[in-house]
Amino acid sequence: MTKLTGDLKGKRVAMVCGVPMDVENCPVRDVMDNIGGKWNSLMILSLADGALRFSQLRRLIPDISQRMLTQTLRDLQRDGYIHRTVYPTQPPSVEYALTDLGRSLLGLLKHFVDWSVENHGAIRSAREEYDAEA
Amino acid sequence: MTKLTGDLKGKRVAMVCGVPMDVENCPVRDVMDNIGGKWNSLMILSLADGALRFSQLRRLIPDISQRMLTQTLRDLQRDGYIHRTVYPTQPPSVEYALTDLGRSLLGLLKHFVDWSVENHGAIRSAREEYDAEA
DNA sequence: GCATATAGTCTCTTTTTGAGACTTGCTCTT
DNA sequence: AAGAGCAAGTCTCAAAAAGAGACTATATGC
Repeated sequence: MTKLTGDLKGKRVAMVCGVPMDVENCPVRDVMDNIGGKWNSLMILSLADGALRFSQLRRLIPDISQRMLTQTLRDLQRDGYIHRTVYPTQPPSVEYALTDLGRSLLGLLKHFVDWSVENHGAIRSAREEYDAEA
Repeated sequence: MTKLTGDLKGKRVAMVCGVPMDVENCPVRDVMDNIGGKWNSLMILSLADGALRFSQLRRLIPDISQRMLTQTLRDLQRDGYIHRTVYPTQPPSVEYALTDLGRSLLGLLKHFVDWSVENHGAIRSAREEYDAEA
């Protein structure tokens, strides 16, 4: 199903599931680097039900620092997963909402959530077993 | 489809897609923390076609440091995604292979790979547009 | 007039990650 | 027989990322 080496721009390069794993030009890595961060996918899941403001997100995810909340939102906005709208109230309020791309990713993430819930037990046992040997 | 607050052990807690987001006891976070790392999912994808040895993995993923390769393999082993077998050759060779749990996760990751390839263009454009405004 | 709220930024400390030298015993080359 | 290379890591030090939390400015409620 997958070959381990392939040819990309004349360079011999590893293939994973049919996709070249070239360090510089790998879509999977490019995407993964941005949604694989500690908070990024959690943020997208948090916006699943509709737009939220900065402070609402902060309350929803109590253990994120303001610094990381800002940065995560910026990153997701840059990659087109969320949209930022400023309302000219006093003080101004800012709303974050998923874009179409973000909702598309959300679909994937939901499968991931289901999988996690289903397999959490197995993972915990594996971990205990491993730790017991040390 | 999802409520934003729920009740878990008497504590009011955020819900995401029907799953409590309680910081201490959240399966999704627990799983995500371990496969969301920089190298973890790449490692599982690399083992998709069969077992590989330490040095083979190092060559397959040229930009991982030995230190992180060791650590990533340990983490994945601890959580039960991969299995480590030592062959008593001289020098001993060590083989890493996916477990059933690992193969199950691989199924999810493949969807992720497909999604990445499909949407990579959109993400790149979003990024360019964002950067142009600065 | 005091506390609270808005959306952040700034600085400082701690944690993670990366680069790469080093280990030990064996085989292959010259 | 000397030197190089490989196996699977560990160890140390430097660089990058993340976390904690003080601080900004304006405005409203009490």
